[in-house]
Amino acid sequence: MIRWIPADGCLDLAQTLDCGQAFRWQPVLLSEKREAWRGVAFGHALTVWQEEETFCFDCTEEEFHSLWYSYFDFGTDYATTRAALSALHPILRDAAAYAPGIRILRQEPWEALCAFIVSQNNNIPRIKGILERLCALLGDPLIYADTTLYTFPSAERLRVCTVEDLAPLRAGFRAKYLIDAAKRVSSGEIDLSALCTAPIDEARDKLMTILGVGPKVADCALLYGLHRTCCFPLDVWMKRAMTLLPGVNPADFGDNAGVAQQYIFHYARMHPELFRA
DNA sequence: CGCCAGGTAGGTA
DNA sequence: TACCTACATGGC
Repeated sequence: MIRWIPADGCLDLAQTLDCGQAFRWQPVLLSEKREAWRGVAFGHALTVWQEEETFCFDCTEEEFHSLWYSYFDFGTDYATTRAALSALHPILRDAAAYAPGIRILRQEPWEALCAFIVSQNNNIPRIKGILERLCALLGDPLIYADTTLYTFPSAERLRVCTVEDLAPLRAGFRAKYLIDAAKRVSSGEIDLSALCTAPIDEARDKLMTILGVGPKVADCALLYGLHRTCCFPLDVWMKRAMTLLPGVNPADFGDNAGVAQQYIFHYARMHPELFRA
């Protein structure tokens, strides 16, 4: 177990792990008063919780530095990011103040792509359920603590499935989208790692050749899975938010577009009346 | 029950 | 280009 205090002092586990950017973290009760979050990424399970100002990661030091440090984006200074966004507009300042502990997770490209394919025209509780069933059905089991967790299934594993095979997911019309994505990625036709460095518009266009991937899903995959924070936030909440932010140009977000998106999305969920079209 | 969900595909004018 | 609607399922 390793203890860690983010250099920028910025981390709220609930805000970061349950703000609609990742769907596979779940709260667990370690003891009477100790609440933690448990999840799987890159084939590794983790339980993480907070004690005073310190965060406790239930993993080896090597695993923390080779995996979780990057996953939680500890190399980025979110205090500076939050200040820059707050200066743009009072509403953005309020949104940032509302969820100051959000960090943008550096998720697996393939998992993020699938997660946001599943997210389309869907609600967060059901998105979580579908992804959980997908992992239980096709992922590899990880015996961990007192439970069994599952890794996210590879594209190679998913590509051999039929829509009927995926019926237990109850993913509806999205099942065929997942299979198409799996075929395109596993065949090498779409090289996700190459899209990390390709020109952003080229990367987005490439992703949008996948059935069921439009501009929104593509941008979410770019942001959360490929860490392309320079992409324009197309999120529906952001579109509505821009009408509330006179004088703010989306370009003003710069590399902080992803953080702004999460601030506003989180804020909007709590204040929906402000964001009605 | 009805409305809606972090949209997109496929069709039409 | 700009709309329109079906889509599967279930949370609320």
